[in-house]
Amino acid sequence: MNFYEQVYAVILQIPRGKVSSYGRIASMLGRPRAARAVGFALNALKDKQDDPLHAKLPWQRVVNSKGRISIVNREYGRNEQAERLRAEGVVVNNKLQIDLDIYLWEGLHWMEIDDILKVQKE
DNA sequence: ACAGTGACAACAT
DNA sequence: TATGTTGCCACTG
Repeated sequence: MNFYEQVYAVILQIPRGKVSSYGRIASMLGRPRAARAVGFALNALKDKQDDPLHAKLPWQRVVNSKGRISIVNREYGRNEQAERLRAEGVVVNNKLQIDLDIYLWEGLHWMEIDDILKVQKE
């Protein structure tokens, strides 16, 4: 199981209506400085439109450390991410910013991470 | 083996 | 606020 798959496994745990950040996800996986790699993992996903994971993964729930949408316009853009979030009740203001005091997901502890990665392995 | 590439983050202007 | 700089790191060819 490579790092990307671990990233996807964590993102699948983010509850509807909550968000997390690239850096926090990296930290959960024991790599507090691998934020860029997390972004890269999501970027790689856009090349796999056919992969069922692409449809299943709530990629819209990952924003930057300031609570702002980082994605630039590509296949889908900032607006699509904002719309997807609003559709699940997250307030995104006109600056594409989200109030982390309200919507930030607490995340998982290392023991829970351990379980998730174990399940994925099977 | 190695250099290039980002949907980052923290800090300095 | 808004840019710019620097450090980062997994993956790729």
